[in-house]
Amino acid sequence: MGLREPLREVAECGLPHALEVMGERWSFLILRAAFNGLIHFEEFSSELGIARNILSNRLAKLVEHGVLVRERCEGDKRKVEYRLTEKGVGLLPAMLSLRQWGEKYGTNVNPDLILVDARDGEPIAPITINSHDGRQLGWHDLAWREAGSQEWCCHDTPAAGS
Amino acid sequence: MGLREPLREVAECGLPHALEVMGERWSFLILRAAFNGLIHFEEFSSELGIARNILSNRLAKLVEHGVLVRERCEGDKRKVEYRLTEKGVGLLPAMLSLRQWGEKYGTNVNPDLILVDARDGEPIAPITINSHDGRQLGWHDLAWREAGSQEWCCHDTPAAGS
DNA sequence: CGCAACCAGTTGTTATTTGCAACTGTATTG
DNA sequence: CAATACAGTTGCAAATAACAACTGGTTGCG
Repeated sequence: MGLREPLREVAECGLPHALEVMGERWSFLILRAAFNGLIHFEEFSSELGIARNILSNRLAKLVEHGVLVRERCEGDKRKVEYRLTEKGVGLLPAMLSLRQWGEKYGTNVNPDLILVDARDGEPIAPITINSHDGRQLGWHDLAWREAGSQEWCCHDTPAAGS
Repeated sequence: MGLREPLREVAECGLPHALEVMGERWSFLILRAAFNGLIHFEEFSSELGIARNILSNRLAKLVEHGVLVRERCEGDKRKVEYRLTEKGVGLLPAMLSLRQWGEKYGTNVNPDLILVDARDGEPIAPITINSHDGRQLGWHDLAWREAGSQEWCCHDTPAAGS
């Protein structure tokens, strides 16, 4: 099996952090709502049908982790605005990839709305893994390399690097 | 705000299905482990440190949803093998995108292992959203189009299509 | 063969999360 | 100034997760 990624020890990859922020129920649906332009508590509440205390908790957590910013609404100080930060917007590829996966493999998912390029109205491409020079990569084209090293090792075959 | 995606009514996008399959705690970490070549119950158990009943439950659910297949191990019939299906492998872009996000924005995430192209040992590119003809797209380059229609509408500006 | 260890779970119990409904405190509208 | 809207909070019931111990088939070994 060659070099295998240590899974819970040191050398933590980014996935645990991502899941700490986004791994709870509703987090991704709140994010989707935010990408669709919702900004107020009552909007999230009525569109998502989530319990108010949970919504409150999730919004606070997303703010705490820097995915959303919370600010009082100018012009109506009852309202609060939750807006995506740059960090939040950075989740768009992950969310769309999940969504494309759900549309491809889910049963009875036939979207009435298609996400398109605003410039020409053509559907966006499936999200893929690519090499530094643009070749499309699959699972078995990937390998691990230690941070300082020049050697690498195939994902699940004995050796490839040195 | 123009055309807005209905969020919980009809026209469900693929995200709810994806979250139904992968949205529970541990599901993504189990998937990561599977991508790293783990196949046996005891391997998942010891590498992830997850409670055995939860692991049992999650594996069953992932099998039920077609992400993994469960088969008895030839040669040692005590063991069971959980292997990724094509549907499971289809989650790799989403998982890597989440992971890249975690590595970019997470504090104290400095991976010792870098995911590289097995062919040349170069790190893979960041996962991006692309148009059908390969241009890289951001949030504000996206729009919604109704399934049958030729019209489209900018994501959060009044109009663009007709 | 017989016994100990191994593997993949299950069962029972306790802690943590979630969901629901009602309530609170400002701000705004009429 | 009263009624309503907004963004929460509080208290409680239900569901989910974590922990530990146990079960029931293999399998390796003497």
